[in-house]
Amino acid sequence: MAIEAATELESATAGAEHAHTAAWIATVLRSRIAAGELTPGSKLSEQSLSTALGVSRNTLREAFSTLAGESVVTKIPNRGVFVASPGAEEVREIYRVRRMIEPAAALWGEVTPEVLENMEAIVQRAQAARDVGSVPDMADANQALHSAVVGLAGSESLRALMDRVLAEMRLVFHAMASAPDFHSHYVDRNVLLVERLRAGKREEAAAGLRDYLDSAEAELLGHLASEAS
Amino acid sequence: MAIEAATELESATAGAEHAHTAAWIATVLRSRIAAGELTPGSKLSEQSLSTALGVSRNTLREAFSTLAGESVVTKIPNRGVFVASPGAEEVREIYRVRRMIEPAAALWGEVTPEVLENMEAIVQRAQAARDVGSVPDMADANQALHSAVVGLAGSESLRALMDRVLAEMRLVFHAMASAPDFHSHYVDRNVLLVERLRAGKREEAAAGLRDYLDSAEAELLGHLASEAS
DNA sequence: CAACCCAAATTGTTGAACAATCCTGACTTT
DNA sequence: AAAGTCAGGATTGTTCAACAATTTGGGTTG
Repeated sequence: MAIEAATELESATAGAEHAHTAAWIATVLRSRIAAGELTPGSKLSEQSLSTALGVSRNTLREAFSTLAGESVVTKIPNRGVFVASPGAEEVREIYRVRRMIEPAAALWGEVTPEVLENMEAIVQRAQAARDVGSVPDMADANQALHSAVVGLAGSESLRALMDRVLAEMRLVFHAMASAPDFHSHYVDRNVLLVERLRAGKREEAAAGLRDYLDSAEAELLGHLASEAS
Repeated sequence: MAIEAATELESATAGAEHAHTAAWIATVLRSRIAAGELTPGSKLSEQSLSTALGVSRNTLREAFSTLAGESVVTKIPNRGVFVASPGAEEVREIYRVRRMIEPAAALWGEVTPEVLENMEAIVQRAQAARDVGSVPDMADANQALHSAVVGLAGSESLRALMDRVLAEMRLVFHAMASAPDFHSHYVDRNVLLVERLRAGKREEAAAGLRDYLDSAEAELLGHLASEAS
């Protein structure tokens, strides 16, 4: 049975290149965690996973090393690796980062017409998602917008950091038993943000962003606190 | 002969804990690269290194995975891993990052008296190093100050990013044939920066920092351009 | 019911093996 | 002599099997 599952999983991911197994496995696990198939806190056994993915334990371990570096996964010596399970402190850290780099990018980044177009398309997508009531689409659009904001900085490293942070945010939501309507009230603020950027009101945009992030953090922490685990 | 070298190197690093070999090896390589013992661009052969460090090739590979994630090392498929060798583009990226997070931390970070004390001690160290003419000490103090600036943000992730960036800066200097007097003219600017922070003039501090970083980047790029490799 | 201890499972690490890929240097060809 | 090519040797990529060290889960005992 383990074997059948193995070939099944393997063929499910086939079609893409043999792009050097360890890296490949890392991307597979990354997306599977992001999709919520592997829930926060769950253990990733070397034996099960290596047979399930059809790779050797050594190769899997290599993938674990890179994922641990991205803190997608937490490695506890002699205990194993677990899907990262961010709590209140991690949420605070997430917002410490966002409260620095997002306003900084809004203030000092390079705002080009193309990026503005893109942002406007994104907020429209968010509005459409809200109208339809699709929470996942709204969350996606929201994250896409903030990713685009950081993109103003033009820095690959900051982009990567922001992506990591947003991935951790997704884990926070995955870890929550009841997903509240966290995104809908922020859609309008995002519209306002883009308008300010378009108008060249950088400082207002940055200040609004900081305010936005404070609210979002407070709300998220409130939800976390009310979920006694 | 390979064996003797192995035991020699191993005993050189002994005394510290056997703290899970792969991670341990990663730190050894990290510091050896930071110290300039392993020069940028040089190849890290799996066979040589594994025997030299007294670990198996598999374990070494695990360490490589984490170091590649930190971009301390560059992995080229089927070719091997090399000590990262940052060029002009990487320098630009470094300053893109610094130009965002340092002024942001200066503007919005939490400036406590203790941190100010620490910063003042650091600039004094820099001044002393300049008087004595010790370039390494000056470089260290300089980096320590800017690390402390980012520390104002109170974010572990940003700290980590800044540390990575500063490590990459060291690699840039290690890669340069002739090390110019890059630091001495910036000592005074750092003094001014700390004074502004002490005086609570956040915006001036941030603006000054951005200016500082522009100058430093330009100078560094100039040096790089004049070194035809 | 707490403390202990043993056996089973899991991680940590190694060594050897083999396929796939690359590099080198000699050999051809023009 | 310059350029192309082609074996073969070296290196990386990956797997497998094994063993030590550690954790885990019971079961026994006081």
